[in-house]
Amino acid sequence: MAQQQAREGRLRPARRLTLAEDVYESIKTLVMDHILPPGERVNIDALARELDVSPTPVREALARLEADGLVRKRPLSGYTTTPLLSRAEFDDLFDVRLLLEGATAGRAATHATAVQRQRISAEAGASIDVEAGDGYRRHATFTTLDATFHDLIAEAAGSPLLRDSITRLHSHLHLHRLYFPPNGAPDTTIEHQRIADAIIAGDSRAAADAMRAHLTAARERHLPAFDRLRAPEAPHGSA
Amino acid sequence: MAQQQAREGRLRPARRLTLAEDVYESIKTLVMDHILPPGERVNIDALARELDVSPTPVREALARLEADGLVRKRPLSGYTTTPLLSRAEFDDLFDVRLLLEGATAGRAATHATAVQRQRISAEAGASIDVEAGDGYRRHATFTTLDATFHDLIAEAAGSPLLRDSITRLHSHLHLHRLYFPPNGAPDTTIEHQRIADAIIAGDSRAAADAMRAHLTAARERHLPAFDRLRAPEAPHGSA
DNA sequence: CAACGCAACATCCTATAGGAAATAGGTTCG
DNA sequence: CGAACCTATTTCCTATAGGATGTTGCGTTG
Repeated sequence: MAQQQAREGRLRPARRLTLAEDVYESIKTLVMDHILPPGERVNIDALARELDVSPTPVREALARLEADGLVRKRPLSGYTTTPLLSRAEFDDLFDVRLLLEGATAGRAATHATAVQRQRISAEAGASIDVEAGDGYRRHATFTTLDATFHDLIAEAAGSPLLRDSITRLHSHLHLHRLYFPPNGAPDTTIEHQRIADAIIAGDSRAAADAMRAHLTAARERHLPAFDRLRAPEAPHGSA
Repeated sequence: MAQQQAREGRLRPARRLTLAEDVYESIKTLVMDHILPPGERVNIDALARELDVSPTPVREALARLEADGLVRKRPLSGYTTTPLLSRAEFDDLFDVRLLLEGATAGRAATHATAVQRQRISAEAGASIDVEAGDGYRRHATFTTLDATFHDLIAEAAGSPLLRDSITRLHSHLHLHRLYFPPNGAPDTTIEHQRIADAIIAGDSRAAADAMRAHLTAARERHLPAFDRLRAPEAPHGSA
């Protein structure tokens, strides 16, 4: 069976070492970008055919994704992508982010190394270039940039456990509606700059405050997304 | 192939609905109880034979366990159980617990329902009976009781995300050396009572303080475990 | 016309087989 | 005596086939 070599993976980038790992990344991207719509059923065999692999590694990747909270598994009914965040879940998410990332920013101000401070500052400045782009692509680049900035701070805090928790939270954030707040990019850039400045200065209190202010503002910016579409907040809503 | 019905699962309790789920719980228990020693290699086929299932569900369970942080996967070298917590990781764990569980206790004091307060109080009182027992069994019951108490509070806080994060943290705690601190049970019971009382009273500030005091004391109690065995803290330590 | 029951279908779940890579042990050379 | 190389074994990784179960559509009946 030498077909293994002949196959050319469609959407996976030059297989790392194990197939399951690549499949995991591929499916994760599909879910993050809503190519697999939230709440939709996920057909294992179809996915395997699409990715040109056998169902086994797909199943393995799905199991990891379930632990990440991106898909759910109903015992004898298969996998489904996690539905969109409800308003309550959205609020909960930002409450926890406020707690975790606030403390993280404070720690980063005191624990970060010189090179880490430099990278954080650079990333905060890079956010300006986001203006260019068109529609969806713009949204994607902005989201990635924002995630990178926050992860850089989480890394600088010097707590692997905190960083893991925050990363997990961020993947949940992608389950939010694809909504690009008007003037969100400039405001975000300014707020990022403030956070970066406080961390550079080594001011723990100021960094934590700046981060909390940023998250509160971001939460406010994203709130209108719930009014755009009258999406099913609850399975049997009455309003 | 009717052997599926004839098989009598060795250490799984009356299969739930999917085999992979049972296998997941079984392996999780094996790791938690150090029946699979930390840092050891995990042979998929051997595990499958031991549990009387095919390697496929074992692989799936292992993938979930990896996301939980209980096992690690080296690309072409198989799975290994996560090694024991180093001193730095232990400190990190309690730092994050202090942050998360402190806030959680405070929220529980204001958000908990009447029945939740009642259950928390009952669980705090039940801790007294731990005195009975012998060696390992005593350790296991105590650990379970403590985990239940903390989870009850996390549930009462009304934040699913916070609860998930804390649960994940607790599973990491089980990677600590199996060490039963002298007089740990009575002290723990008293501290649990204080936390429960504050939550019952609805005093958010007092609940958070009591929880932080409890965790600080627990951290102190477990510290001697690092001196007992001169375990490899770092791969190439110099001290 | 609606609700219930039945049957066919699709899908998931598990088991088995075979190819490829890494690890371990022995041997040989410097 | 030590280190490097080679070989054999073990183990992992992927693919495929078959049985069990949930779901869906249609027909029938009240």
